[in-house]
Amino acid sequence: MGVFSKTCEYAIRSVFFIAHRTASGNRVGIKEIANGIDSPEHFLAKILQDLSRRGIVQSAKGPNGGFYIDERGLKRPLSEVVEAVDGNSIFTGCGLGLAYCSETNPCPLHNEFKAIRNQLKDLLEQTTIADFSESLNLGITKLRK
Amino acid sequence: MGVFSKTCEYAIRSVFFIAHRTASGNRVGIKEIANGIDSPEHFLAKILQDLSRRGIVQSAKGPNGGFYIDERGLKRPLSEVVEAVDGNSIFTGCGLGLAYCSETNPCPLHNEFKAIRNQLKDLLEQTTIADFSESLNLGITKLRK
DNA sequence: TTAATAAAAGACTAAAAACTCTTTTATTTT
DNA sequence: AAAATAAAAGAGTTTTTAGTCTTTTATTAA
Repeated sequence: MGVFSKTCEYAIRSVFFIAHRTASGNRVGIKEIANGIDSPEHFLAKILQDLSRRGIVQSAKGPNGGFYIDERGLKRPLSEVVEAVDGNSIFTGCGLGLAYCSETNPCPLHNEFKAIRNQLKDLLEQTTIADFSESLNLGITKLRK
Repeated sequence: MGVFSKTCEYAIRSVFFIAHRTASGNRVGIKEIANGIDSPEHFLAKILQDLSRRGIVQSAKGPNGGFYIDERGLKRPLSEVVEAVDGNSIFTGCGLGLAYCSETNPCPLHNEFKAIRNQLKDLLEQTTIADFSESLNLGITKLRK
């Protein structure tokens, strides 16, 4: 079990891939994205439909159609993708799954967990999609082997 | 979706509860544990059977039977409970679920994630079950509201 | 204006995780 | 030895997550 759901992993990977491939105004099709990030095509289609409805990615039908990300989208923090798919429990939930865990009623892991969770939150909130795709552009990071 | 599976959350909570309740050599039954940590009784029974087989908790059948944790168990780091239930992917896996992500083939989140993951690893490896149950004994932390 | 293209939508199936119920086995107390 | 107790084991069901397949709708280019 990862930190993110499989759906969210595919969402993040596809957003990076699309950003990386469509920087100069072009579009990329679902087949190419699915192949590029190693995900099931039709499952990814569902995910991108949702991200498209939420305005996180843009899409166009027909010949020369495909997915792309506009300027505003590129400036969004990665946290918005994560929240759109997995909700915000990863940023706020108790490590032991206790509904009533809080500052005044903390579980045994509360403070230690909060510190770690906040770092994840900061990372995802303070880094934009463009920031991450830059390291892909530079060839420093990869989405496949 | 939490950092741990539901099964693992119950496992951790029950281990803390048992440690807290059996410090002075006594035992605690499944009903009381399930009630004390707010988990489904029969589901928890399965989990504790497994932890018992792995030697993380001890059990005794019959009247005055129940679960307890011996001295060696109390000194175990919490990471052993987590690994027994969820495996070690939480300590080693890629944040984006990429099988081939590594130092030499990093994903866009690799370094940032590694730092956060290592903190979680350190926390779980460096704190024993006894350490955590102490804050329960002192009434500083709680497993229920 | 028709054919081709590509995403959107809908209706599924498969697998995993979470949870329940019943029976069996071991232990202790009377 | 019998009755009571409590965990172990087995065999399920339910729910959620992941993944597939088919049809529809929108767009573009010939």
